[in-house]
Amino acid sequence: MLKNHDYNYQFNIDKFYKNYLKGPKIFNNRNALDPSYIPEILPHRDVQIKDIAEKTACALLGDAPPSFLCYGQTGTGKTATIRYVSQKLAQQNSEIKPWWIYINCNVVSTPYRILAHIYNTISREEKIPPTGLPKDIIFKKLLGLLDSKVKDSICFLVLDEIDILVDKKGGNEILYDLTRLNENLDNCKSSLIGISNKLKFRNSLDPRILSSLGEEHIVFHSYDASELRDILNERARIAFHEHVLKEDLIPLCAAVAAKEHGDARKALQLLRKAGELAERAQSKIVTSEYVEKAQEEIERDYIMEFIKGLPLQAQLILTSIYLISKFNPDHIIISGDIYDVHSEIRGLIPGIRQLTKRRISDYINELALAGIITADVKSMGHYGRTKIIKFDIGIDIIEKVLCEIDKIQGILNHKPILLQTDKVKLKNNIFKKLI
DNA sequence: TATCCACAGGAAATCAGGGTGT
DNA sequence: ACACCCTGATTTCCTGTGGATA
Repeated sequence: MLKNHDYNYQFNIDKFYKNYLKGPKIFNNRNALDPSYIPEILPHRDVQIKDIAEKTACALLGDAPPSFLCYGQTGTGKTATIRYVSQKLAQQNSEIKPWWIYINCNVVSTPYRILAHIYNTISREEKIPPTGLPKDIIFKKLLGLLDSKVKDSICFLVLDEIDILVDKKGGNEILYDLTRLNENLDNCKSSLIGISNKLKFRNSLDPRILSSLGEEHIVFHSYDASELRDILNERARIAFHEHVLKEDLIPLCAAVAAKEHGDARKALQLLRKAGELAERAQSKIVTSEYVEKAQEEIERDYIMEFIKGLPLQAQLILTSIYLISKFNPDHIIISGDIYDVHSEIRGLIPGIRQLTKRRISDYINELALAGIITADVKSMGHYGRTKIIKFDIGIDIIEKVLCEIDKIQGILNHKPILLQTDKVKLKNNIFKKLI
């Protein structure tokens, strides 16, 4: 490993680039493995393409297409299929060119911002500020804009990850307004397309919205291994040079992804990462060992990025769990312990507020949802009901990430004092017997 | 078998920080 | 300057609960 202060050896960057250019070429066009890439052929999605094409075709004649929903787990090609159809629709020889507005409700996450996003996408000149105005004003402005700018045409509103929006407050209201847009429009028509990966989310949907949106829906089933193979073959043809992939490689990637509920995005990511690792190693071909390495690296990258992106308070919660398992490896960690240790270490960092137990409980759930820890609710009888917390991944990875966070580095060797009392130790011994 | 612990987790309120038009 | 808007993070208030213990 290179160290910053080792001046006897310096990385020769010129030589590196020269070798890189001379070395074996793996990729022909690596963009083809991108999740956003829309291929000419979408294998195993004929039924859905036909369905969507039929629903949306009347837009070419100026009629309002029905609103509908698309269901399917992540990586089943929902977004890609919609984009594919929209592209084809735009290529048709028709007077009417529909507008397509994509909104990822995970990114554009509040009612206000959704309205503003739609407005700003259509309007070139006047933009709506990111905050400050009342919602109903924006809504009226949007209606005016649609009538003038999208005149005599159709506006498709695609709401990706719509389930996230519905769970938020005000989410149902904005959806209701959007489904009823047509009633308030004079010169143009609109159609709402919702994309969700949870079937259940219909339960939390306002029945009025369901009636205008949910009656029509298209299901995207998960891909099986052989279908994933077809997808990968199709993309690999474009992405890689000839003969760089070992013949068992694509079946391997497909099999791995098939286990993860047939997620095509994962399969593509895996293939790409394997290719990149082979490229970095200056290998002429991509072999299965690169797939294995890629799998590990993807997993680790994901966790590290996730933790780095967490708010500082959540990182401190994680640090609390880390410190307990580091200094008291056989201690059974419960919510109360985390609260105590958090209170202790947050005092070591200036400007960090004390949190309530309620808030900490939510942070613990978030970490559990991300797969970093497990937090199982268990009743300890007379000792109350609480969560039992354990790390779900190697503590070395946690340590590595926490070391990279400026404000936390300094406290990683702080031994929690609160857990040293006999009272706590005694109680914990009883817990051990109860589990 | 009633009790009671130490929380879980839902709903609503509050606060601070970004903004608006008048 | 003022009244008001939207958002995200957090607090406040609250009701619910599994099962060891008395």
